[in-house]
Amino acid sequence: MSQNERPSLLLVDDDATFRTVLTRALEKRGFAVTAANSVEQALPLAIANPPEYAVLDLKMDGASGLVLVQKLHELDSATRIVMLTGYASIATAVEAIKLGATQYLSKPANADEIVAAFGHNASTDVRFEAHPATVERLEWEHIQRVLRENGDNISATARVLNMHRRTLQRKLAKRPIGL
Amino acid sequence: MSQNERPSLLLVDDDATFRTVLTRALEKRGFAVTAANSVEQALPLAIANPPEYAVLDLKMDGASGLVLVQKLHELDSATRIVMLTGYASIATAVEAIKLGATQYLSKPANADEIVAAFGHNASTDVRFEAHPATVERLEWEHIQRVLRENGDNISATARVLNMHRRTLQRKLAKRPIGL
DNA sequence: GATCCCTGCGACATATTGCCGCACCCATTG
DNA sequence: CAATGGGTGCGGCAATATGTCGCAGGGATC
Repeated sequence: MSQNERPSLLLVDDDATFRTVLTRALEKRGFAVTAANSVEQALPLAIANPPEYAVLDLKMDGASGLVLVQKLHELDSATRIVMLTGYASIATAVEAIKLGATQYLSKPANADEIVAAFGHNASTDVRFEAHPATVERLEWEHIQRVLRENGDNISATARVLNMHRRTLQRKLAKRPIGL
Repeated sequence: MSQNERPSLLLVDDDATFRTVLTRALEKRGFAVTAANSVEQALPLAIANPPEYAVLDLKMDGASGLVLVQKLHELDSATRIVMLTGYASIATAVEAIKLGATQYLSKPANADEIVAAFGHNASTDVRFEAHPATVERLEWEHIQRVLRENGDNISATARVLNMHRRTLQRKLAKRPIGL
């Protein structure tokens, strides 16, 4: 990092504990961190001063982190954006990347991983998992995809999936533990 | 659809059965399908005649589908590419999108889903009423696929799917042949 | 014949669904 | 404004499904 100019970084997450811990960790690594707890709170900050880096939670109270990805990318397409979420799914990952995110990590992620993700460029060096997706994982991905197709409407998704709404609620409430 | 010009579509997958079934299904939906069983085989075809659409398997013998995504995108950035895989992971999904893929689906995916993933471009009436498969159905298809991959070995399949053998047995017993 | 890995199935504790109901929100509308 | 309709979150059961263990074979392989 350069000595005078610490790169600006916008951190948006509604979990206060996570926010303070990560803020500290990122500052230690040389970033000038600005934190916000919602998209609504972050937006004016971003507009007033478009950051060079951003770390966004996907699922927050209020607007989804996805809309902020788009805004940030519009404001400055050079901004490196890392999406972070405990409810990771392929569907939202694809959306986030299409909207301009640089990387997408699932949530038990530490500061080093996040910083590494900023520098990560597309490369074909990906290795595969030896195992096919588990049924659980497949189910989760499918649910997420249909959910997004239905504008995050739980009732409609349950209907179209021919699944009880209560059951869907419960499944969504549970965190995906595997990837 | 226009009468003369059927949009060209390149299908690359190393599973012969899957390939023929999907080829037929896509042709029925108005695409001029060219099939290949590997990246190596597909590359010259793509170079000679860059397709408008492409459906690629990620995990194949030889080179990964990812390198083909890149090539196709270089050849014609307007090509709509759908990545398909039974080994879905967020990391590869992110890579695929960054390399230029349009969508990324996990493998029990039918032709309607694939076509829908290409996006609505034809100004002709687009009806995407085709509701997504239920979770049950997805699960069944996935299990069948993995079962075949493991030579119909129930124990091995259960292991790789991280599912109890007894549970797999019961699931299989419940659906003799039905859909 | 001993060993290893598979299969089918009974039994039973535990976990997950299906299906109520209820209390809210919010947007639309008569 | 009150009413209507749809969405969300959640408690509480009864009905099912799953995890777990055990046991009796069936083939291979050595």
